[in-house]
Amino acid sequence: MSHPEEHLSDKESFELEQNDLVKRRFAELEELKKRGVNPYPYGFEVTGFSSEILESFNDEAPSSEPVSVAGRIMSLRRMGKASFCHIQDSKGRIQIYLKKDDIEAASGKEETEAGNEWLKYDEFKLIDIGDIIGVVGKVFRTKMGEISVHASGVVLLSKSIRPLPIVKERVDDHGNKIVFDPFSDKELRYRQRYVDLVVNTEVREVFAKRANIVSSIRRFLDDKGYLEVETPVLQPIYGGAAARPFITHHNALDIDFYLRISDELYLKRLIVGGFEGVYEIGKDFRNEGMDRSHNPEFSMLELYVSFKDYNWMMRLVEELVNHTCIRVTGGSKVKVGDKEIDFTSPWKRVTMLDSIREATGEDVTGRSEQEVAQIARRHQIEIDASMGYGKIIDALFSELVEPGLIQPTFITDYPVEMSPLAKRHRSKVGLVERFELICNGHELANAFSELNDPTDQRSRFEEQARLRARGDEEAMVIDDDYLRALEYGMPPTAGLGIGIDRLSMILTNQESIRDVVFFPQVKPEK
RNA sequence: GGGGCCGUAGCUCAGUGGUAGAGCAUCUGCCUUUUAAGCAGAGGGUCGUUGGUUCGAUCCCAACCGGCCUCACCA
Repeated sequence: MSHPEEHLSDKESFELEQNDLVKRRFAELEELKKRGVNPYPYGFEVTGFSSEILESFNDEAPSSEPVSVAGRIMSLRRMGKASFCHIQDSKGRIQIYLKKDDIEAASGKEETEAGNEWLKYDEFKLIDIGDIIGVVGKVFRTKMGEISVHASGVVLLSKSIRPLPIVKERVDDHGNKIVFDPFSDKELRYRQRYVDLVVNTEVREVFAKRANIVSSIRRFLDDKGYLEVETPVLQPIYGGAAARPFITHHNALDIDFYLRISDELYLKRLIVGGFEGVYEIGKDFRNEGMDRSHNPEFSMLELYVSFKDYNWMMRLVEELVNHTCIRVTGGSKVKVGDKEIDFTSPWKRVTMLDSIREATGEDVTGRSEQEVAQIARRHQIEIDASMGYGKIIDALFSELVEPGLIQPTFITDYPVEMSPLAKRHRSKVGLVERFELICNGHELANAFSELNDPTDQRSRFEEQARLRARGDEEAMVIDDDYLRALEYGMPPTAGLGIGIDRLSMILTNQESIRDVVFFPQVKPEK
């Protein structure tokens, strides 16, 4: 005979052994088995969700047709020979009323089609909050006015042996929901997201919205005829962004690989290959600090379209983001904290150097590296020897300008030094055709007219190599195969990257990336 | 990595230099339309870990492990 605890590690079984609440539940589990109840059967025929039952109930003409629902028991009130409980399914909660005489009448009957045995009332006494049950019965309204299912039969679908946090709610006279003892410990919520999702159901709504965001984007791009593709996560040379990578090792080849920091260089190889619009939605990995807007792995959309430039791409981004916002929230305006962000196009456009002048009064146009370094110091921005002109401008911008940009704003025309993959500006010397979309003080998107001149690209990479030699760990490394691809000829191309997590944060009004990622990175337990 | 705050029962939290308490949950009894169900009773904790100070530490000190906030770095 196998005992459930045998399948657990020593540590887990020790932990469980220590907890008498768990011991008690194991005892109940054994008791149920002894009485011939299978605590882990194979299925249950469900006819509807809790929310549908509540919506379709008619007091004038209550249906005599029984419904069949299944869910997790979230509250339980036993009253001698009758009990009330609330079960929670994926759409909400509904109250179940069980009367001894009624369910005993069912327990003599045949099993359900899925082989479930109907519980007797004293078997139901071995059921706990957290267990998953199936219920058949007619819908009615109780004396206290709550639409409920009057059970004619109950089956156990899964026995829970670990106690769930108990959260109670009450609606006060003003209709406000008061929550007692919320499950609020962030560490526990992230480490045991499954519990968070069971207990804090509004969390499920955030993730449902996130899924909706991704599918809306995908549909939008598919409808435009762009091809969704997949490119390597394991890369021998990383590139496409300024960041430090994770390193991993391939045993058979006995070489190190990098987890991609961006999809860019592979997607542009596909443009060289003749696809005229490709996109990828996937994970990137950057080996840097973690905070409320940075997770080591995060989701990116990258899109490349032939024969287009960054001006075209700005219009596409306006359309894409506004479309997504409307699909997910029902309108173009969204509340974020105490602010309201309006995605109605067109959005403000300002060049990077103008934005610095507007915010600081400093004109950095045409200045030397030494001069901008001096300006930066004057504004209490730390400068070190590894920083070139581009990095200093970037520091000025992200310190002094970016945090103040709440409404969606395109910052355009970046210094060539900080954009080694972007095409030189058609009319402005020393700049490239690039824009970032800033929203709520954070970068949401980054795009440019892609550099397709292989000679210029080679010299840009060489400049990056010089920065790297100066100590800039984030400078790009030379990718000879990418240069070879460009040498075959890449059409003029517009490229875009959008941070899916950050877009999700804005559209779901969450202030931490951890609240839009199911399993955010946390240090391992013990 | 720096600074601040935090870690006490399954959950949410009080608390004290003399080895701990509440509410909910759990268990026993009563209760066949309750709803933060109720009434009566009961059990449950090496107070994050390891050292130190002390006659004595959960409390004071240090280090460590985790977490949150913040700064730095970045997306």
